[in-house]
Amino acid sequence: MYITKPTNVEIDEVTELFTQYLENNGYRKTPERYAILTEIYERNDHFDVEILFKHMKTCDMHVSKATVYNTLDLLTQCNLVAKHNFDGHVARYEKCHGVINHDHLICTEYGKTIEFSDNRIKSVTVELALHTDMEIHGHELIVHGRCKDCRTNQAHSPI
Amino acid sequence: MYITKPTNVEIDEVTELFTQYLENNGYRKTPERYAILTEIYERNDHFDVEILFKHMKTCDMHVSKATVYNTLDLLTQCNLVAKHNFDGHVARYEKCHGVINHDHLICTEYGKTIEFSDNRIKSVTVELALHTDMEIHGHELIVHGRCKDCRTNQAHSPI
DNA sequence: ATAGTTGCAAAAGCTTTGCAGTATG
DNA sequence: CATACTGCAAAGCTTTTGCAACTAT
Repeated sequence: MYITKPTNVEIDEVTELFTQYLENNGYRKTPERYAILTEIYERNDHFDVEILFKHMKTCDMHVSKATVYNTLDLLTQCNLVAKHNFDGHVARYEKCHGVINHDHLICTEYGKTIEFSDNRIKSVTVELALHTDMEIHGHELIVHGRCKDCRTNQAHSPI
Repeated sequence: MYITKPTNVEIDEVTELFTQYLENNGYRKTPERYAILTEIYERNDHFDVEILFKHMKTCDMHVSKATVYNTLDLLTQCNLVAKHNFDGHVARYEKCHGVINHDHLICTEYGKTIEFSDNRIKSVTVELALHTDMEIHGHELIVHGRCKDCRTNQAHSPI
């Protein structure tokens, strides 16, 4: 079991991958799509649509919310972005190219998120495939907790 | 790792527990609340509000959707019902009194759900508490897959 | 030129809220 | 008899959809 950190990836690398995905599937290479990709890869958090949409407003490139949803779908499909449902309320997203498989420990109170990786989770899913008629595609482990800062009422911000 | 099954619990037992919870917290013992509790404990599936609401319509006791939500909250608070976010779309619920801690393997295509239990998951969360400043409250592991019936296009129904 | 995309607004779907009427303690 | 609860409808929120205008190819 070890704690993992967001990795910095070259924008050029993911841009190239996105371009290939768009070309291979007959999608258009619009400036809006690249602007969103760039913004996402400059972030290190688990953002939702609203956060991303507001940040895009401050960029030189104006992007509508419909386009944000559309582009997030494309990026999710080509594995450049991962979508999560931490609380069943809003969907959260994170960049995921070149990122090690990880799960999330979330402070219920303030949303602080810690990423971790543990081989035992994968082992469980492999074993599950043996015991059932299911073909396993993936998993999502969400651990809920309360961070020290919340317990002591200190000022802090989510990661 | 082993597959778990829903257990049959005596209605009288959970009714008594619910009564105690209501009394201890100054809530009223309304027939609607007991009708919902009974309906839930007669089921063995992972239902959503809509399913439960429709079933209540067929009972002699009419219950509004607001009351369904209200009662599910109460039942969740006193640990007679567990709430899940399998797909980030609708909340799913299941009875959980006397039920062993378990996680879910879900067929993405049709919703078929298999319950399983594995001590390794708990071990991971315990270890997490040691490596971080978090106090762990619980976890939810959702494994996604595709069942054999889906792969062979056979008629089948979710559990 | 022609179709995929964007932006805006409206619609959809789940959940919560407000309020008048009702029933519990 | 006081007030918590129910039912209904309206409102809130996130996400999806429809359509005219636009633009990548």
